[in-house]
Amino acid sequence: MLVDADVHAHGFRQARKARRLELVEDYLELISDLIASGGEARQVDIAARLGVAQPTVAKMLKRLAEDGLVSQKPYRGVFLTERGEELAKYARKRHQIVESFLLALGIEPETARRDAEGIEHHVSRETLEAFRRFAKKNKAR
Amino acid sequence: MLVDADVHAHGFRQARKARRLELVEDYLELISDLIASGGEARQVDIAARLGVAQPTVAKMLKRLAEDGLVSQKPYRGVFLTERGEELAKYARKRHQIVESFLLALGIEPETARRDAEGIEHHVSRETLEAFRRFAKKNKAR
DNA sequence: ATGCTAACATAGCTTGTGCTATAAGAAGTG
DNA sequence: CACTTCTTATAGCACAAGCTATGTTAGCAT
Repeated sequence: MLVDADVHAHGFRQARKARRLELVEDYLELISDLIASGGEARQVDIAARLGVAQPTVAKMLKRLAEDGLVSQKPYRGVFLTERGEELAKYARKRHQIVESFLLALGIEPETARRDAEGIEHHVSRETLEAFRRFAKKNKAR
Repeated sequence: MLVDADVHAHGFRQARKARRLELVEDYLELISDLIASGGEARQVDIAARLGVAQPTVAKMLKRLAEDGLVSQKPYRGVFLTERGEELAKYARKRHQIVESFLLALGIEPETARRDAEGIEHHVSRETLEAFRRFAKKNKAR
C-alpha cells in the first residue's frame, strides 16, 4: 500500500523544491510579458499584477538580481538577463503546453487557464512531452 | 495579450493560498495512510516519509491540532479528527485519480507518482472529473 | 524494578515571503 | 527652475517552515 519511505521522502523534497521555484518562474514570466507588451517592467506594475506590495517586489528583484536572472539600475526598470530570459521562455512554453493540453481534454477555457497556472510548475519533462503529444493529436476545437 | 491586472492579481492570490494548503493536505493524507496501513502515525515515520526533521513535524502537528484537524496526546501517536479525516479522504482520492490518469497517459510509474504529488493540489473539480473519465477509459496497460 | 533506547518535546536559529511606514530619487508641469 | 507627484529604496516587523541541539518520557529488556 505505501511506497518505500526513502522514495516517498524524495518525492516530497522534489515538490518542496518545485514550490520554491514557482515564485521565481512567476516573476520571470510576468516580467517577460510586461516587457513584451509595454516595453518596460516597473515594480508597481509587477506588484499590482502579483497582488503584492511594492517592497515585496523590490526584495524579490534583489534576490533575482543576485541570482543573475534580472538586471536593474537604481530607480530604473528591471530587465531579464540572458539566463532569466531563457527560464522565462521555458516557463511560458510549459504553461502554454499545459493549458492547450487541458483544453484538448475538454476543460472549460477559464478553468484551464487557472489550473494551468498551478499545474505548470509540477510537470516533469516526461509528462510535459506526453501532454504536448496529446494536445497535438487532440487539437481543441 | 495580458489579462486584466486585477484578475491577474486575484489568480496569484489564490495560488498563494493554495500553496499554504498543500502542506496541510500532505500531512493529513500521509497520516491517514499511515494509520490505515499500520494502525498508528508516529512523528518519526511522518518525518521520514516527508523527508523532514522530527521537530518540524512536531511543530506542524501542533498547528494542525490548533486548527482542529488532528488530536494528539503527549508522547502518543497522532490521530485525525473527523474534519481531518474528511480532508484526508478527499486529498487521497484526488491523488489517486491524478496518478492513474498519468499512468493511463503512458507516463512511467516513478514519474507519475512524483508528478502526481505536485499536481494534485492544483486540480479543480472539473479537471479532476475529466482526469477520472480519461483514466477509466484508457486503463493503464 | 531499573536502566537503555527510541520517540517526543522544547529552545533557539535561519531563510523566505509577506507587510507598513517612510525616505529618497526621477520626471513631468507650471 | 521649482514643485508636485510618481516610483523606487530602505528599515523594521511578522509569520511559516525548515534546521540542530538537547532535555523528557515511555516502553521494553534484563
